[in-house]
Order: sequence, then C-alpha cells, then structure tokens
Amino acid sequence: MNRLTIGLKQAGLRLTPQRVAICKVLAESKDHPSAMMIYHQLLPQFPTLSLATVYKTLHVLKSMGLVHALGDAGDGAEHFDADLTPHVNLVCTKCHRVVDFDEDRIHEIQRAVAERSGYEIQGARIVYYGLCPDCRSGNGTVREQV
Amino acid sequence: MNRLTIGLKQAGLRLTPQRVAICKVLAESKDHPSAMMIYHQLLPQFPTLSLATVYKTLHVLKSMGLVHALGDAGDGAEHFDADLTPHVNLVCTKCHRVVDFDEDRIHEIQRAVAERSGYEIQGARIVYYGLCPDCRSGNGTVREQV
DNA sequence: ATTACTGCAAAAGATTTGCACTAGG
DNA sequence: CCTAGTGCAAATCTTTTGCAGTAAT
Repeated sequence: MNRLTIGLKQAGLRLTPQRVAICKVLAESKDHPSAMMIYHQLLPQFPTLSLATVYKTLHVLKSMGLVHALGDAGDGAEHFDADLTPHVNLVCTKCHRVVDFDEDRIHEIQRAVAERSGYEIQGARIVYYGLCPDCRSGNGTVREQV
Repeated sequence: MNRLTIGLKQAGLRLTPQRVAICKVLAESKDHPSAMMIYHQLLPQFPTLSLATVYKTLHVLKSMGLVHALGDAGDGAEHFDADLTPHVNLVCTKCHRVVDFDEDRIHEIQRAVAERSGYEIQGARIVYYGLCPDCRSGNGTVREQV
C-alpha cells in the first residue's frame, strides 16, 4: 500500500492486481518510467497485461494528480514521476543519463511563480542539459537505449 | 533576417522562402508554437506548404541549438521556443497556452547547479504546469488546434 | 550544375477508444 | 450482483521517412 494505491482506494476506485503493480513500479522506481517501460517491467509477472491498461491507469493517476507527467525525455514517450516534490533533473547530452538534483531554492521559485502569475501550479519540469563530470573529463560512456 | 536565418546561413544551409517564414514565425511569435500552429499560420501565404517541411525545419533548428523544444503542452504536441535565455515557461494544462515568466533567481539556480553538480550546463528548460487564472475562474477557452 | 529542400504519400510510434468479457466490492 | 476494469484490436494523432521533382547557391 503506497500513496498511489491509497489515493485510488479513497476515490472509490478498484484496486486490481494490475493497478496495484503499476502503482508499485511508479512509487519505487527512480527512472521516471514511460508506459512502455512499466509494461515491460510487469509483463513477466502479468503475462496477459495490456499496454492499454497501463495507459488507462496512468491516465487515472495523472488526472487525480497522484503522479506527474514529465514529458518526452528524448525518446518520444511520456515519462511519469510519483515524486511530486519540486526537483531538478540533470540530463547529460553526451551519455544521456538523467539524475535528480536537490536545490532548495526551487521551492521558493515555485511559490513566487504561483503568487505572481496567478496560476494554480500542478507540476514542474526543470531540466538542465549539459555535460556531466565524467563526459567533461572524457571518461563518459554512452548509455545504450535499453 | 533574424538569429535563426543567420544561423542557417552560417551553417551553409539554404534559405528557402519556407524556412525564412518558419524562422520568422518562431522569432516573432510569443506563442511557443507547435509544428501544426506554424503550418496553419503560414498556409495562407504558402498554400502548398507541407507539414513535413515544417517538421524538417524544426528538426534542423533544434539540432543546431537555435530553438528549444519545450515538450507537450497538454495537447499532445511539441512546442518550440526561439528565446534561449534562461526563463520560466508556464503551461496551462486546460487551455494549453504557454507564456513566459521572468524570475531573476533562476540565473542563480543555474550557477548553483553548475557549481554543485560539476556539470557544464548548456541549456535549461524550466516549465511549470498548472491552471492559468482564466481557467481557474472558469473563463478559459480551450485553444483550438488552429 | 549540383545537390539540398520541398511536398506528397506512406510509414512509424505513441496513445486512445470501442467493446465483450471478467472480477472487485 | 453490478458496474468498473481488463485486454484485445482498431482507430487516431503526431512525427518521421522515402522519393521524385524543384529550386537555392
């Protein structure tokens, strides 16, 4: 039982094994998975799982605000994040690795943006692109497309 | 002649009327247009313009680093920004409009990220998603895919 | 003259939808 | 029970690609 399954239950939605598993992947993964990544991760456990079910569940979670859609990560697919706290992603333009980065001031920025713009902020995608230390020094290896 | 056409010319690429017009729309528009928006905006002027040409030109501009791709604004389409200076984009998840937002502190954040992460920062995409004031109050109208 | 660019049409991918069947509450 | 959810297949939508003709340099 994590935040996502609790959210579904509280909304009166059904906790099917598929949904529970999708929520678990989202809550425990650090990779900001796409629908396809979730599908392939669960296929061994749910051989009849349908990609449509994954999409439908993601749609429910997203529209309830339980996960954030981060947008395309360069592979043409939407990526999802169950960590709703504002944080920075660093993308290396050479080795394509993505890491999280904590920066306290982005909380202040979000507050300032909300206040001055009048927007009701639902999420953020804060991505810096550049060369990671390994790639700067020539030690980087390009990560293969899974 | 704007920054985009100059960039194409300096790279030895051809300045066709279609490309010049696409660059003009990108450089002058405050809308962060998608491929489809650019296409429809130019159709009266170039009745035989192909959407494929718009996509191909956007690909060239993006891969040369002359424009930034902002990602999906909730309408399923990629939006582009010719303003490369660090700034915040606000995306309304209901009406799909994208606006710029000035926030001086993001310059400091960028410096801090560069310093603490060891990355050589090349660019940033800082997008907040939420409901704009009009959509919060129920006055919003969903922007048509022109 | 070259050859990069355009425009069309077809293809490729990601996501959505319709529907009969299944199973959670 | 009852109806929301699943899984399949087909549809849809954005973006990419192949190719023959066109035009920029």
